[in-house]
Amino acid sequence: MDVTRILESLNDAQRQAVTAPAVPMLVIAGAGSGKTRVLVHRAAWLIDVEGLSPQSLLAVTFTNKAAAEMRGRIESLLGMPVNHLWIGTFHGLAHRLLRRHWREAGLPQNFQIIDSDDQLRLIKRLLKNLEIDDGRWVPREIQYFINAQKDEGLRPQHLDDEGDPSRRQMIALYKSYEEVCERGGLVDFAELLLRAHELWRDNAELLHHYRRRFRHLLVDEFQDTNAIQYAWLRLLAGNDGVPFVVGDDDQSIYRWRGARVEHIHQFQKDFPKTSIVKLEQNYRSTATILNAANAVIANNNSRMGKNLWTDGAEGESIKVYAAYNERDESDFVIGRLRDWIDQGNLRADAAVLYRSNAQSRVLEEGLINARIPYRVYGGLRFFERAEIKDALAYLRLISHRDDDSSFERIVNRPTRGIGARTVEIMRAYARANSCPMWRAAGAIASDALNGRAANAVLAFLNLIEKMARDVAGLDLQEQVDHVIYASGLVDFFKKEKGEKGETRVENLLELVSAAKSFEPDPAEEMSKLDEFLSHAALEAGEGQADAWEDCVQLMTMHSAKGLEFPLVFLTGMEDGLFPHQRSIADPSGLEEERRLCYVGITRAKQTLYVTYAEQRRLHGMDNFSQPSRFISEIPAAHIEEIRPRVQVSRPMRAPARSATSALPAAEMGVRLGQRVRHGKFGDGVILNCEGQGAHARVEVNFETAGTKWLVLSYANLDLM
DNA sequence: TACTATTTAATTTTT
DNA sequence: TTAAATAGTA
Repeated sequence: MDVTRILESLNDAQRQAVTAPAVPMLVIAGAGSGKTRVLVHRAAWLIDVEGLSPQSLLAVTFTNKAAAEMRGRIESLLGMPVNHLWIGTFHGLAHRLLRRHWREAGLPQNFQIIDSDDQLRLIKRLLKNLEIDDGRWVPREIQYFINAQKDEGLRPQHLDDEGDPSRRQMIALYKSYEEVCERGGLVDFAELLLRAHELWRDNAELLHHYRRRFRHLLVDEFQDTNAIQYAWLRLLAGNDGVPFVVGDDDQSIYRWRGARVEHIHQFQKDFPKTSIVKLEQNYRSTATILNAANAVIANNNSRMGKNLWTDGAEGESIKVYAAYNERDESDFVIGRLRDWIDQGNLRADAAVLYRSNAQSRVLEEGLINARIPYRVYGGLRFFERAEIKDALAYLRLISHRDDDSSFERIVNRPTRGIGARTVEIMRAYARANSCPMWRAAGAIASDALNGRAANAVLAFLNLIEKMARDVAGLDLQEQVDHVIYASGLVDFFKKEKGEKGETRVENLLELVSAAKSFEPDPAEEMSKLDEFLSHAALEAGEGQADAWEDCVQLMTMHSAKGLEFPLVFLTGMEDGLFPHQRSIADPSGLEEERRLCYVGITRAKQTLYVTYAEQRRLHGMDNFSQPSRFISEIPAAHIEEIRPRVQVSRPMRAPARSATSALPAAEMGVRLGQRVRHGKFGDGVILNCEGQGAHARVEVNFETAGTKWLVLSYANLDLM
């Protein structure tokens, strides 16, 4: 029993949480306050000091990465492997339960998991089948609706159309979608959680078993739980369970996908004996950065309340750069990156963050020009690539003939003469006889089709059957290897011209090696192939398989959550971009944006740059914008303006429209992008100017009144 | 069936 | 601007 080892590196608050008695615990852990550390040490404490078996712990995270990290850290702290400790994502654990109890859950033994891309395709197909106009009923919106209901734990029969015909249609589509999934043995992400919840809810014995087994529940990123996840935890905890949840209400940035911070309050109601510990000491950032973050987040109303502090140095001030436009902004960032690298720092220690992905473009161009290696986070993941999904679809069809989703994906890929018309006939048959496409194909090939189409379909059916026979008994990586060639996929992509096809073939080969290094869980009863397929759906893999290279990190502020960097740039800090236009009107939306800003600021360890552009090209149009309101929420004392906003009346490179028009407006201190106020029209931004002296006119874009041309000498504009 | 023109819309993302 | 989806053409 090595208590010191577990406790020595902890501060008082952390230690209090780690050594807490067996009561429900709510740990409010600020950014950089050692949240994961507390979870890891708590697990070690329970096992090593309280003497609990690892089997009686359940640890839940949101990402596979977090789960893997937690397991690794627990093992290294304890100095032994903890194989029987259940650590995983909500989805991973739900999946495990459903595999184990598929019968009770009402699923076929070899049910398949579909990802959101599969889900969307399935919905599109469904609309076609039902002959519903996908212009009026947008597949994405239907997908969103279905997932939102499932996230709330609601089945179609729980929903009331409220007399709204469009809602009634949505509910009907939800119902049809469920039927299709049911028939094909398909389970989407939200369904995993919903089923797992219903499994326990409706099986007293099972629930009892798991309640007895898992008395201690450790939950990471608790503020991100959605309704069904919370309900699942609540159910498992019952009255005697001891949930230990860690989260930060100020870092809740996923409301739009169902996360509810309110669960932090709900938790205290559901578990009245809860003790609360706040972790406010920060080990990551300088005092300046923390003060800035505290000041910004203080503008939010609905908070638990928390103030980060450090006993470290004050650090350098936050640099704010007002760029002329997005190019200038990018040049500035790259200049600072150059300095950073020239001073011998690691490129990977620098991160450029932005609100939306599209903003990476300009930065990337600049970085390429400057020959600075960089890496953009958040592209397609390995298992999401089209060619990989094609290959997986073959494997899935081999394992599960009823999987229509896979069937449709590959029936004519590579092209084998089964065109849209033929597929249409199959669909009609399948629908009329409510049978899977596979059966429909067989039935139709023997009568309804003409010779050529029938042959093509028969050839496809035989191909799959033959592959299934050939692959039986082979080892997993041999199966994958066989399938990528026998399916014709490799040849198909080889023919694709350019580098693209080459990469795709490489990816297919990479899939074989992924299969080779795949280690199945010995406790699972599935076939290795089925387990691999589940793994592929549940863990999409890294974005880039790139080897370790020292690269500047580019990513959205969302994907930066949980990471830290010595040098951070927050770019595009303009009202309309960040906070984003679509969140600006709604107070709760604005608060979420502000939390995102808080997340962004607290990523920085030493140096933080904040940049914005006065003019930015958006959707091909030049827009003028004002600095993000969040910048003005940072106390001036912590800010150093890098380039005081000099009076530049025109862009250097954009030539003046005419020799006579450039000057006069500037004479009056008016310049493009200048904010002005008009007695009647209110506030606006100068877009354009022309004429001289008494005739000088400016075009102003007013926030409420729209765009107007005004004669300067009459308009009586106030500069702001 | 594959390629090309036209239209349309444009946060954030993990499982 | 541009990427993706759709419609139209060879």
